[in-house]
Amino acid sequence: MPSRLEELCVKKGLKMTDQRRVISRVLSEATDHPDVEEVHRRASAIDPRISIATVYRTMRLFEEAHVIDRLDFGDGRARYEEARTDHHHHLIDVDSGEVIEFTNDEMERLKESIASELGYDLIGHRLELYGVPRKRRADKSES
Amino acid sequence: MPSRLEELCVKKGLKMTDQRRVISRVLSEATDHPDVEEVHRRASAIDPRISIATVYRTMRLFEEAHVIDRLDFGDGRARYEEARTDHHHHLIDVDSGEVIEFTNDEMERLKESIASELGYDLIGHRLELYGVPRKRRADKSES
DNA sequence: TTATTTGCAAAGGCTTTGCCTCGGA
DNA sequence: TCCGAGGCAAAGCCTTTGCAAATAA
Repeated sequence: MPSRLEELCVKKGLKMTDQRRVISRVLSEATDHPDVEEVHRRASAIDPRISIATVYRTMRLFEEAHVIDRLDFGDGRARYEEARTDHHHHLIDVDSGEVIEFTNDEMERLKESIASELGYDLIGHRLELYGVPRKRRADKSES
Repeated sequence: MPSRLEELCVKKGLKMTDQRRVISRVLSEATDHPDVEEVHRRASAIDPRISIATVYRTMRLFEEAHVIDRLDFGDGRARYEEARTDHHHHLIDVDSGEVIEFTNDEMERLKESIASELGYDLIGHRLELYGVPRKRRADKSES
């Protein structure tokens, strides 16, 4: 059965090849934020007839069709996730690399308000928080 | 006379060479957020005996000494500014490329609060807004 | 069929690095 | 003097692209 992303692509009029179907599926099934190499790895496991160049081309295609979002966690390579309607952000656990998603209405309101005060209409934004798990007890003893 | 950045570097115990002095000066005098190539261009104008490799090495050195901050506006290359004590963010005018700096106490509070709710201590964050100048009048006629 | 897409390998953009010479303290 | 810094060019990493063969509609 077609993945959610594949159906979206078809709806957008994208020509669907075997490769694009596999990549759609990989992205639909992902619960993390894979980079291109990781998408290629997962796609290859399903169908080895897929080159990294095609993955790059497909990610760009999907991004331009707004069916996926490109993320940048500051490590020099692009990460991806299925496009979503909610405005959400990411908190990166710098110890484990884990990415926690969150939404925050006040944040949405605030950034609109900031842009507005500066005389701008907002067309995009990026917010990432980098943190470490909070210690249970207040121990300032640890360096 | 030494630039503000040069004095800071000395205070941090960095060995100051002619190249580093020139780069310090360029960064201290900058009111924008130059990338490495631009820093190299400006430095070369002062003293041509400066290679791009040295600029890269120096930017990294300065960054690690926390006398400059590295910025990422999502265009695939690093931008820099003198380190500052205030937490400020950037609004990028996507029409002109102009970068507007802003500070916002509510934002500072909010991100701490979000991290805290998720069980994290914040050690860093990034926020950039991308916008276009707001039209004076509400005209929805323009595409 | 026929315009697209893919694979492969080469190239591109930004950044780092090896190596040897130069230079600051 | 002596260890670190700089210059140059090569290499590295992620990404894009030219071209010929394969393929979707």
